[in-house]
Amino acid sequence: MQVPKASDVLAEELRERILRGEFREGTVLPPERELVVQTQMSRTTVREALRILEVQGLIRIKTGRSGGAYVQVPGEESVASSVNLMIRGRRIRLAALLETREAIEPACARLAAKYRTDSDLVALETANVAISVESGSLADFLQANVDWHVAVATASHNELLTGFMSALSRAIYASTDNQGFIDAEVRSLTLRAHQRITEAIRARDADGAVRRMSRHVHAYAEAVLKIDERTAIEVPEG
Amino acid sequence: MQVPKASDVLAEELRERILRGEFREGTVLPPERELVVQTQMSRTTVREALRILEVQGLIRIKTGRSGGAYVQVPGEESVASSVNLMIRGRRIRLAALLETREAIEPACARLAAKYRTDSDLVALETANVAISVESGSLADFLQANVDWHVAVATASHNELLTGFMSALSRAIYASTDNQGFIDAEVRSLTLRAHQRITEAIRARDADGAVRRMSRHVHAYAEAVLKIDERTAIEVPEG
DNA sequence: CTGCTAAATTAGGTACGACCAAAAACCTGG
DNA sequence: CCAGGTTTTTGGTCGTACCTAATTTAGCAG
Repeated sequence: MQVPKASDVLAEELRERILRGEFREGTVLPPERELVVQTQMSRTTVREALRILEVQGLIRIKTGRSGGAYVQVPGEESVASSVNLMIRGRRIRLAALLETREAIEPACARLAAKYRTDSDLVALETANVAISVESGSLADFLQANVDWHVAVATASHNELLTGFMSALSRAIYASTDNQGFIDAEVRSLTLRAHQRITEAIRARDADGAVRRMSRHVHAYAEAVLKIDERTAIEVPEG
Repeated sequence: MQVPKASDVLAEELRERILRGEFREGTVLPPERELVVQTQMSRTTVREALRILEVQGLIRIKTGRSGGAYVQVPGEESVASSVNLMIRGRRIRLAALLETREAIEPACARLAAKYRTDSDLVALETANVAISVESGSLADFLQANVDWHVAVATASHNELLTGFMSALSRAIYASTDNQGFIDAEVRSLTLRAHQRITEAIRARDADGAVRRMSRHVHAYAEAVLKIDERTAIEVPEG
């Protein structure tokens, strides 16, 4: 007997209707009790279906009067969270994260050089200014670093790459935090590299942007892994 | 008053315990009724929490005796499904999908050439054989095509790239299906290109693999977009 | 008329309790 | 020892009642 779960069926139907555009972004689905009379299902089942859609990022549920299930479109956060779960669950090594970034980010730089707008440049420069603040804490530096890398991805105007890169950057941030990875020299080298890449993107120099970005992320990866190895030896069961 | 939802709290706690390794993959969480007495929450709440974890790919729920919430680790399917939701929800254009593949897949080819095993090669060749079957339908061809591309990603031995690429390949498959994209010439060109790339990967020729893959996906993208444009003009409101 | 507070209203959140359905384990007749 | 039905465990669904949040609206003071 093949009996798919009622809540899954409802969730699937609502999902299709949302993706089909029947409910536009920002509109609210009918209230739970209304869905109950429409679907002849129990409120428990209806609620489970809504929960599924919420976790998938298709709706956002608000309580109170004029609350309800607000339709939204799954975006970067959704992809980022599943990527993060995979990274944590599979215990993906820092080396693999850096390798992935080496694989993807040069391509982001190429597209950024191709499609950047003036406001993209502003975002890049703002992030660079934040990095150059020498008095900032390590966390500040890393955050500004993430912001810059995400800004590059954003400048590519490719939503898929942007979502993936922001997840990746945050994961790398989390892994390189709370360890003695970054010293003053790394910070100044990073700043210089970012500036040179930003220049290439500004000049719409696609090949230059790729080359400089490749070198930058490769050098960063090598530096981090060297330190990672050392600390791994020093603290075998950290 | 800041009252986070009870089910979210439970879900978060269980999620952390799973990711922390407290429950190993394949083990089962306590039954719902047991969690009820442990947490002092209602069964409704407990079930909602489990549903959340299920959607996030952290558990798989089976019914019946010796059923329950089996712990698993979120993998490619999880990432792929959220990427697909984003693609459908944001109505990402075929051009952007192809652009993304052009950005990522050459890097996959490089890593594949670097890390491939013999069994990876077998998978690649098996997919190529499936492609070469001339009598196959369009769906068969496209499926075999997807299999080959996924096999390249798998050979990179980078789980993140693999997950992302398989989602991307399937989305491109879905977009190029049911349209007159592929003719006999494209099929034979594709087969030749795949064989040449496979050879480079076999020879561990990283640069060659990158170059050939770049050319292949670029040519494919150009061909598809040319046809896409034409059909878009012919059928303005398809 | 203005502005603030309090009640009414609408929606989601939680709790029980009962019962259904699936699947493994168990038992019993052959 | 085996086949087939029965028991038991565990998730799935239902219905009702009640709590909580948030907005709206009504009422009251100034």
